[in-house]
Amino acid sequence: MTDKQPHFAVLPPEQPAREMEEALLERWREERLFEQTLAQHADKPRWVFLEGPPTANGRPGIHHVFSRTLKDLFCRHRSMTGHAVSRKAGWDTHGLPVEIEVEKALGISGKQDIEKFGIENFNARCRESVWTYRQEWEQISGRIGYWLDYENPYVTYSNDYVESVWWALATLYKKELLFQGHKILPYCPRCGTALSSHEVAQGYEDVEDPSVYLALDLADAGDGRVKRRRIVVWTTTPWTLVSNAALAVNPELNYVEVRKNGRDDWSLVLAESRAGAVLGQGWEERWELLATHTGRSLAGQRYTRPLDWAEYPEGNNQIIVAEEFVSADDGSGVVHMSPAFGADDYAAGQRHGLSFLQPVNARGEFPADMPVVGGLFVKKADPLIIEELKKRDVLWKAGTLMHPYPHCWRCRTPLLYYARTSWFIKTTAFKDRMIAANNAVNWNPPEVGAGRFGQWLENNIDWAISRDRYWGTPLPVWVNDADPTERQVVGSYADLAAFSGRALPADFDPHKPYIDAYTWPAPSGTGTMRRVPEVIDTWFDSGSMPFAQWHYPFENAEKFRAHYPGDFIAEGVDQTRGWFYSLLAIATGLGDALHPGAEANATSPYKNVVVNDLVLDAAGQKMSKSRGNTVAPAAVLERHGADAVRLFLVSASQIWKPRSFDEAVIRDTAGRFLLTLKNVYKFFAELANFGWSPSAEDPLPEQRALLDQWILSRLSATEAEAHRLLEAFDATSAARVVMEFVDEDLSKWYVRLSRDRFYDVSAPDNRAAFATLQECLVVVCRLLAPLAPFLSDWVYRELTGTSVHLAPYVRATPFAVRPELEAAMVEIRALATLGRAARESASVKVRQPLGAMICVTGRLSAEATACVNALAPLLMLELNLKKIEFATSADSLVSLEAKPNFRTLGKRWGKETPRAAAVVAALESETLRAFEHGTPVMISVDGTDHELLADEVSIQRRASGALVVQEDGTRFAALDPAISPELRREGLAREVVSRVQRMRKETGLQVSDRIRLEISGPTEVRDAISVHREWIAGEVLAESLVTKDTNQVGFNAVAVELDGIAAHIALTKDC
RNA sequence: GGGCCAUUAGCUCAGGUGGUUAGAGCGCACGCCUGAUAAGCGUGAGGUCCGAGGUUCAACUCCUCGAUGGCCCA
Repeated sequence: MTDKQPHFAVLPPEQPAREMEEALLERWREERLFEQTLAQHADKPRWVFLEGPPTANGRPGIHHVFSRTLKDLFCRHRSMTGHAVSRKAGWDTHGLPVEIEVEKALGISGKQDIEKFGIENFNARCRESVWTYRQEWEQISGRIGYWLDYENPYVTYSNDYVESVWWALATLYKKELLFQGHKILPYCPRCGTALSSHEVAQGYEDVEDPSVYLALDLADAGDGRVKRRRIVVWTTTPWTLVSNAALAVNPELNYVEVRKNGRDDWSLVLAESRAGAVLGQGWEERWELLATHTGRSLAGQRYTRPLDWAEYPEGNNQIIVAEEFVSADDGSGVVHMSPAFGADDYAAGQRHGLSFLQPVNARGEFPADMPVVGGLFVKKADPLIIEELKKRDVLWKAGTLMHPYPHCWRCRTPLLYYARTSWFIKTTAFKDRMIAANNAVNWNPPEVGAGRFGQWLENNIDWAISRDRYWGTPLPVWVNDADPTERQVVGSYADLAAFSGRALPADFDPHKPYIDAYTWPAPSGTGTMRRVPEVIDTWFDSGSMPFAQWHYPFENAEKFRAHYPGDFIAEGVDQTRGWFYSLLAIATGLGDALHPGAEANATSPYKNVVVNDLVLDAAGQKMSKSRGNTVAPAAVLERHGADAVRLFLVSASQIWKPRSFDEAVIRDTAGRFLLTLKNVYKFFAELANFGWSPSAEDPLPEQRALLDQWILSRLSATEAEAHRLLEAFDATSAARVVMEFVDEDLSKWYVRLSRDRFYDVSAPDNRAAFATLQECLVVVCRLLAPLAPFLSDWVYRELTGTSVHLAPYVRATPFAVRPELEAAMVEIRALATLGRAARESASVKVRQPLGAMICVTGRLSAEATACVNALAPLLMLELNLKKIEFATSADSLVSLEAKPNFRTLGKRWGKETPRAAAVVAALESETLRAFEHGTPVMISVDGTDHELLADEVSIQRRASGALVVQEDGTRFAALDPAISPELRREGLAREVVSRVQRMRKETGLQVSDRIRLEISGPTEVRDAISVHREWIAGEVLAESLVTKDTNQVGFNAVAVELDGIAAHIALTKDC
């Protein structure tokens, strides 16, 4: 023994993980550990992580914990592998979400209310509101151990950030990529602004809309067979009929003209393929075909519009036009054109010079003086319009239709497609470069990049970036109020000062309304330059973060260049069209201005992307506030600890698959694993505290037991594999590899088989065991550090005295992997399984020693076979056997069987494979024995003889004889179940020891306490004890051991049953 | 309507380039161990691999069509 104090602390088993983690967080703060890791690698190669800024005015959810875990773990891994990993926090602070929060808080709604409240006050509120949840975000992020530089975050509303964004916009303007256009855009009438396509993508909802068929009169009377000719028109937006300018048909489609049987009052024209759907099943019975027309022939015909409340301005109207986009999938094959309210309609209007009617104001209401629907919100006007159509006898039929319709992603108002003036980035001009850049990005998983995102880029449309709102980066475009074609785009605050002719004040604020006070005489001489009223899409802000976070190009040019392009981003799949896109679009648009050579050789602002899928609830349902199945991260972290939650999220399934979030599963998987690790460490620590610590006396690995070398080999293999997987961004597999090593190899096999080697601390073999287990734990902690940063650090500190987060991920000189040894152990473990099964089927418990087992392994190299022989004692111990024999083919109890190898046979025999296989399978044991020794064997398939090739067959050994046999295809174990009197005595002796040990424990004795024993029992028991007296006494630390006859039961003796035999044991402490 | 992903044991998931006993963990049943003990370990029972066709000597694996669920888009 030693006079050293115990030096490996142990976690109290009842302590919740939370307590250990929180104490550790406090310690990290005190040590400034994160800063230490940054300093440690400051001069190493850079690995740039770009943090997608969360909006700080929504609460963090469990899915945020998921993506933040991923961000953190890859950053930690790259840091541990010797990279300078910069991690700047950021906050997305502008935009509609913020405005809506403030509107809610103020109890107001809509732009009129905001203007009444005052833009100055409103924006001041927005600026504050942004920080509402900041504390919660930092708290959750900190709690899960997400290391980010929160002390120097980028904030998108800061003056520096806005100036960089202005620079980007001015640069795009110079490249003629920023323009004002008039296009049909999805528009939120409540928020009063247009939305970009990626915002629309967030808000599809299933709604019930009217489905209305009209029958409009055609001007051409035709051949006079009917009095009225009418054309059937379909729409789901009756309110747009007020601004109807034309009808469109598909030039390639066939249209039929029909009348009710025998009636000459009117006819209907509609697409042939839609007749059944519109007129009803069996329409041919009830309707008479008058004529067929092609779409092309209908073009140019005139009709009468359904509603005449709005005056047509100049242009063509009430005419049928031919357009390819008209589909015959639904409706009547005739669609109504309202150029102000649909993208296709608008384009058709341009092509055909149609009248442009826009009788709806910015709030989505008809003018107050309009008949019937005056002043109404358009969607509310639908029923009145349908009523009016009926009155005017132009309604054919009206119903409803469930379909997905876009809604404002923030306020849920149905969007209207409006022709509006807006500012655009001409992304279509550099679409090809975006696609090329994207092709070079390493997407994980690949199909999101190639499929989802690639497809999106293919269908790219210009990015509408202006917003008619208040809290955002102001669009830095000044226009001459006397001549709108005269424009200046301000790319810096210096420009602004120069143009306006006045120095900017110290408290300069580039936001509305202050910025709009900056006006100046137009350079051309007449008029005043005034800023356009819009602010920009907040996605443009976040997409600018690679340079704007450094206030590039105004300062930090070096820093920016060192951090561009980014190596790594990770976000949820919902960001595909959000941040992933805005980053790419802005960087590609800026091209060489951002990154020299970017235009010639398209580069993405990020090289590697990890996309994670959704977190679903325990039942696999999407989490949403309306379903009420969201999970509050703080409570979950409280219950399970951050390590378990992180490990669960990463390892439960591949991160790019949706995962169900089930707390019971956290406990059963990640929680159980961490418990196993804790237990292994505890086993080590408690026993090492008897006096082992690492020293030069520990045998070198090569001199340690083969079992030690085996686990060290497995450790090295696991280390290399985990590292490789993390390099490849496969966190799930990495986590599983490490977890499996700890559970299967270290805990279930190494520790279990080595237990008694730890019961002393001084002999070389004991020292070897301690040194080996210590090494395993140390390395496991490192491998686990990115995944479960708390427990790994706690244990590592106990083992080494330093933080795991300052350690390298992989060792410089790991123990060499020994595949032959590992292969041998696979055999040993398989044989152990077979041996246990054999015991079970022979109904002999492990405590009862047995004589011998004869086994055969799978085919092994000579070196591996030698290892198997060397490892055989482990098998004897594990199975409590006196002898293990490895049978060879020559043994009489072994017969050989041929198992055809279909893979190789198939190549040679093709169709004849089954027959060849049958011939091979039928080969006799003797033949195979000869074959193994090199004698050629001929097999006869379809009459001819062919020589059997070695790799066409695998030869298996089977036992014959009276042994208990278990086999698994390539190996077998044959157990001799006979229990000789000698074995029986030994079994009983072990029974006694086991029983006494339990009693010692029940009596509360210390491990080292000495005892006196009195055992009464029949002759059989007394015999067994007398033969094994020494051994028993040694095992249970008995100073005296007296045996007595069955009827001489001592005072305070306990009745026991020893393998079915009644006996009494009296145990007293020896004082 | 289109794209992508999934569907394997009661549950959660593994199953390169097709090869003949489809695996693991949890749960369940039975048992072991009792000096890792608020632990540890073993054995076993559970599967027409979503369905239908096809290609092939051979399909969980490849192809086609469909079903169901999820995400995304029109």
